[in-house]
Amino acid sequence: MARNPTMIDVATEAGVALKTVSRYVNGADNINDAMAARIAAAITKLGYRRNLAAASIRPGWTSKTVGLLISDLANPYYSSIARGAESVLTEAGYLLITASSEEDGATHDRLVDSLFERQVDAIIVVPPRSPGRSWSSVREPHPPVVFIDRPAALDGADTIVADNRGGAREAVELLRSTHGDVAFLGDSLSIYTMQERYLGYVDALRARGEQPDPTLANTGAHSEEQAYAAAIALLQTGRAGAIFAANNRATIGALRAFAHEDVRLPLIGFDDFEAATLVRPAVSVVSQDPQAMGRLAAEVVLQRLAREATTPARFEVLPTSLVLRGSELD
Amino acid sequence: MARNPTMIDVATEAGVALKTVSRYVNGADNINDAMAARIAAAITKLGYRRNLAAASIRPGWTSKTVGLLISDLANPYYSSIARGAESVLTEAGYLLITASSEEDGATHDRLVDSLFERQVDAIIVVPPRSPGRSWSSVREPHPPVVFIDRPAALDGADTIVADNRGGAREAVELLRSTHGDVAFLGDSLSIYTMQERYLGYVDALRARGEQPDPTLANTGAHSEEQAYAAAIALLQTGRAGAIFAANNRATIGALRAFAHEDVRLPLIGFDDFEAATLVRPAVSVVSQDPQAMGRLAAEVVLQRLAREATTPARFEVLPTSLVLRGSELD
DNA sequence: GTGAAAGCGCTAACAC
DNA sequence: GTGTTAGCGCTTTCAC
Repeated sequence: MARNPTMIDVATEAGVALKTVSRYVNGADNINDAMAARIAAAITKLGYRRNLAAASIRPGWTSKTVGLLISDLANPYYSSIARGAESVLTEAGYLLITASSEEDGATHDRLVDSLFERQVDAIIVVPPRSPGRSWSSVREPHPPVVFIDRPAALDGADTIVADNRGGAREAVELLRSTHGDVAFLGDSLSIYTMQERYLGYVDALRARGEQPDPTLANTGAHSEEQAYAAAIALLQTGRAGAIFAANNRATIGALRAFAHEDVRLPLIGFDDFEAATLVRPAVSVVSQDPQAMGRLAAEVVLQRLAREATTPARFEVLPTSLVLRGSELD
Repeated sequence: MARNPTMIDVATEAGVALKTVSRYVNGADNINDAMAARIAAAITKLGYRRNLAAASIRPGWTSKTVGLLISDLANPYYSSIARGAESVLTEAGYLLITASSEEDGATHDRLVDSLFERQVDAIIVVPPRSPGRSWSSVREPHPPVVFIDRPAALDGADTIVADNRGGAREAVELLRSTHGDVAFLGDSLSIYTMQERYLGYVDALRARGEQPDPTLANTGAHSEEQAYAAAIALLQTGRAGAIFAANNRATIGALRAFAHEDVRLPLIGFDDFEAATLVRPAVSVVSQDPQAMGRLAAEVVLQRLAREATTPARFEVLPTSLVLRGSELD
């Protein structure tokens, strides 16, 4: 296997000095036209490809690469975030290294180190559910970190989250104002987004001067199966007049329970999903825009990279939207 | 912003030679225990992080990075491929750079160059629908390339595809043997996978000694809307006894048409989707396993990287499975 | 406008 | 077992 041609080879071939080739490749304008043409020809002839890794070890130069650490790339929510970030970054000449932490702190920490070793210019991070080492223990200086989807336990960090609380509140307000008591069906409150959504649920009730009824809140729906069972139980008590399903699994579990029991309650779910428009009645949801979150995170990264690093941290809460399709009615 | 500590700093701090630190960092075993401890202490104290970019410019060393070029990371099919590849690669100490070509040849070519410049050790590629430069025009040597989802116009290349043809044939055979004429609803046959699925459809009919009826094949369903319209038209002619929907969009279009016309035909779709088990009757599909494809592609990459490069190319066709849920019946 | 020489952070000979 | 030296491919002073 022949060696890759280097700048020296190009310079020799073109009969110019190494530095002139470097200038040419970097788009400098002060180059003699004839030389430029000779260099261009040599590059094509040799099939020269620049070694960006070698360039990036020089002080002031960077890898033009950004890391993205999410829970699971196969999850459409996170892959949409990735896509959003990717589109903004490639536009700016950066490439995206993606990695999945599977919500595990140790895996997460290992991947962070791996990313840093590869000299990424910045990383965008979904803090894992089971936390690893604290961020403050990571030696400065390190590339800028932008948190997404959930805030990290770190002051003054750039953070992009969705308005989980506001979205939930809006949905529950609507359900409560037109129906009886609203049940909360979701996962553990130790999960940040779930807790926010629960707080929104409480907000909506409090705003009407009501207290949440603990027996109407089920936070044990860790799987679709558990959500289904919880929904069945809920239907059988007959105590709820409507259901707020705090994530996709809960929504689908509730739908299955409706089908099984052959009854249904007014329902709004959190997070949109493909099947929502296919079932009858179509499912109303609180919808967030993960791709926009990814794009914004990438923009914050670029801004950090451009500015001299000490602009104040941005904490952005992206609005959600209530998409009404019919399931919120009787 | 202070400079990052280098190996020299660690060596100075630990009072040993640079090379000893290098050995330690690379896990060499011939190091005095006391020195190892001093080095370890210095590393922690300084918060030293190794610069892999600098290491990788040495001959024989690599970036431990693989590129993945797909159509669109936000598409669950491709993000599953990415996840599969990622899981195998991180296991082996590699990181994955993902990029979306959006099916555009020029974008694709630009990203390939970008990846090569960053010295990726290999790339996994979904050839874009609108082709760019030919692969044979890319100067050798270059990192190994593994094609996935569709074959490239390049002889002797490692390739991983699903058994589109066989899966389609199996589905159509089942439909045809229990119902009347089977209609084909899909996208343009200029798309590789679509063509394969159509060939499978034809295979199934030919095997029974029948000729495909051109008026029963619709290959203009480029969008869900078009699939819907085509399905409506199909239902109104009353000529089809069953429908084979050759991708998700076609399947969903058909389902909407059923709902709108309040009739339904036996149906099998190609590719599984979230909503398939939620509608009634649940939708039967030919299912492929994109994550397994991604994993296999990554394994082929690792094998190429390990072997001396001249093992014969692998052309792997992954089986599909027919998942029967009820929609294939009357 | 162009070139020679130095050095980025690291690893591989090759001594000691 | 450990240190010294050279050099990977590139960019950057600083002369010319």
